[in-house]
Amino acid sequence: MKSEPDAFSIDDLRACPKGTDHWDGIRNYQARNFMRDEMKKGDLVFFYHSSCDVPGVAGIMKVVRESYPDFTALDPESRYFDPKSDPANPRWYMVDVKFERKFSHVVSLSELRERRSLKNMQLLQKGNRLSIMPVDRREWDTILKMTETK
DNA sequence: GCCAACGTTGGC
DNA sequence: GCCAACGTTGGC
Repeated sequence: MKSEPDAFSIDDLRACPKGTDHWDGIRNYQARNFMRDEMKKGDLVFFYHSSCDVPGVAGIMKVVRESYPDFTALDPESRYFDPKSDPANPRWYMVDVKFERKFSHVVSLSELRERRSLKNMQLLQKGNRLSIMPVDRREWDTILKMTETK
């Protein structure tokens, strides 16, 4: 899951009560579908810092609550308000995530690109702009190892 | 700040 | 259903 650290970083998540927060503001259908349909309680998730000095994987969090309607879509005061969202049939969903761990160094996007075995990662595909996407187990393990070798 | 690559919107 | 215009993402 990506976030711009200027807006919400892994340190911000850690600072939340119980290290837990809801992942609001997702307004892309594909990303929503991953949250709504694929993410299960207990799943581990990489926290990716985007649009910053060193974009890359900053740490790990865990899904602690499965998807439920994103209430910010219904709040006219919210920057994520969606006038087309219907309370009776919510369009947008979110999950709750909990801080697990912050890496001693960010596994940078450029490091990820250097790894042959990560070549097919969805994150690294041309034109990819999704803010939430699946990571397969091999990719997960490879990235974890990269945190230990530097 | 630039720009490629999307996704969305709305007229037709 | 097509497609131009527009808005957004995100690396550089």
